[in-house]
Amino acid sequence: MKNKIEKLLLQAVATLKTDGVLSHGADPTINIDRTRDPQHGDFASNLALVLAKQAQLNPRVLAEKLIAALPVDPTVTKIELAGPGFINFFIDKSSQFQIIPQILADGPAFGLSKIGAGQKVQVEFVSANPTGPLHVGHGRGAAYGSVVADLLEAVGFDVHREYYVNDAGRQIDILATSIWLRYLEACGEALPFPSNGYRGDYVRDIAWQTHHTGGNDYRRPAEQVLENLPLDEPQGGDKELYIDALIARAKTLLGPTLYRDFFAIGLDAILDDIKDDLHDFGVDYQEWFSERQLMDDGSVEEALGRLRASGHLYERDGAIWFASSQLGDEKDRVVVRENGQYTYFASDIAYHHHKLARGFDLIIDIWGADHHGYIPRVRAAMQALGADDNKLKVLLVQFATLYRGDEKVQMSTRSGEFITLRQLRNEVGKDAARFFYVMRRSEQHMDFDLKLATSKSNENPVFYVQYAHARVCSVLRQLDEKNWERNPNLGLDNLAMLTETHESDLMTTLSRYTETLQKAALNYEPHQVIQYLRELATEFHTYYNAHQFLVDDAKLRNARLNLICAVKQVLANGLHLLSVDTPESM
RNA sequence: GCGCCCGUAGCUCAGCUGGAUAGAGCGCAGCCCUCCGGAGGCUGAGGUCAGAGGUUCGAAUCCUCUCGGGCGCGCCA
Repeated sequence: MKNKIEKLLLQAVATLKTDGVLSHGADPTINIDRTRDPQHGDFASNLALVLAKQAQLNPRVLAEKLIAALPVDPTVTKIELAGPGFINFFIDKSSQFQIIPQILADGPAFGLSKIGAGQKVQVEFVSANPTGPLHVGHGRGAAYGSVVADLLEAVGFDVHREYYVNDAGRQIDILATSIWLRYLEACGEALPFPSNGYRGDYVRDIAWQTHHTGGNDYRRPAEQVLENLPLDEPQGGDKELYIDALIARAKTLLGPTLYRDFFAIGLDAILDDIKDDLHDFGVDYQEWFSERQLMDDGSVEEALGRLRASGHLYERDGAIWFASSQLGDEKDRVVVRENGQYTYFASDIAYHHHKLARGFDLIIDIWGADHHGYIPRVRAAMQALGADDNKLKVLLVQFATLYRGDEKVQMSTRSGEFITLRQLRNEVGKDAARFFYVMRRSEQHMDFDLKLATSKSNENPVFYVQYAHARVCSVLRQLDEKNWERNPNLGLDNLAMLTETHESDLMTTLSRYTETLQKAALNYEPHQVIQYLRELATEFHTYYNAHQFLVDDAKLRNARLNLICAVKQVLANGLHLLSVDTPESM
């Protein structure tokens, strides 16, 4: 309908151009909004207000000319000039019924569109360091990222979901060494645990498991491990130097092969855990992309070579720097450290180089808000690689604060007292967790109330929406119990009987679904889908309360059943998009 | 100090590519069950859109400044 009105307006603009009222030139963007007030009709355009200045006419005068130039269309019953120059369109009431057969025919495919067809998009999200289980901070990125990806797919984009695995850095060495020390403990060696090591129980679990299945292959005497080490922090030393010395010791004592094996055991254990966790959270990827692979196959060297060739690298203080400040960054960044090792940023340049080489039309990175300072240097790198950095879209996700009722849930990564995503799922369930995470704009700091998320009451929006779905199912069961058979065709023939305000409101809302998905997808705003579903659920509950569906008149009954089945379908499609279940009873 | 995000009803938040009287849920005050699930619905009170300037026919929305809150400013990832 919107498209139709847009066409009509464009024709009117063309006419006015020929008449010399409007100057020739690019067509204006036609803005058509649904009205809030029914007195303003169904749709309104501010076109005359926008063009008034260019035409050097009073907006209302221009609007009159536009209206006069509008072609006649049978579905537009009335066009009005209103307010400062709005053009209001009134749509033929009977045309609104069409939405019902359309929904019933399209079923699960209703709402899908093709506006992104032919475009390849990569969405990279979560990408947490595989040094421990995911926590609730990652949960929001996971929920948000997966719905953004699903939304883009729903509107026709070819979507590639990816998790970047930071399996090459020093943190992973610290993890491997931490597991090794716990393993040595399990073997019966007595040694102190480094203050900078990973202390979580999962480290011990992996170590014990490794000892249990792998025996003593990796065992070395404590005296050898501890021989000539610098002091750890509690003893007045430096914890960084100490842990680095321990890593070096592990490599020496185990030798390259065994060290690599042990390293892989730890990494795989944690990665498998993350994969399971995300899968159970409704998040699946097309690709888990390894940072180490970039190191090993020369991609990092190649990417840096390009930067060097284009004159973006220089040496200072024994390190290699990328002159990112020339390209909008605050300062230059080190890519190769004094000790010859690549920085994380170096592999990230290679990673983005790789993304570009894969030919994506759009590259979406979803990061925690704490990484925002990183954006300019990545953009700088893309430019330096000769790419259009407009292809990169970085979406930031703010942190969520957990509450249990009024009580704030304390968390501290330092002491290891963080709530894991798995704990969250166990407490509130996948559905509520996803729904709550995505309910707010991603750039908004959010308060996540665990108590509310588990409550089975009208205050809980997840249950409220799911309940609307279950309620339709319940009505259909009632139909069965009354030994009535649903007759969709009879209903379709009598849609004109749906004359109640509640009914036409519902049909209007149903007809907004497709455009809601498009808007949500193109703006990367999944919360709009939730807003919509809550609205639809409310209107359904209101309708339910006001009118009886299972009436004796078979024509009216089937017309109403068609309407509520359409509601059920759209609720299901929306919830499915969010990877939230659609229970038939609760 | 510099940069990014945020500040809308008592609370949690929509609305932000400028548009017609600023919305929802919760909470609060009333009300509705011989009726398909009351896990629901209806009505009402409640706002200087943090503040001050500016741009505009029109600003919660755009620009500047101020005040508050969060985050970031490593040869860490």
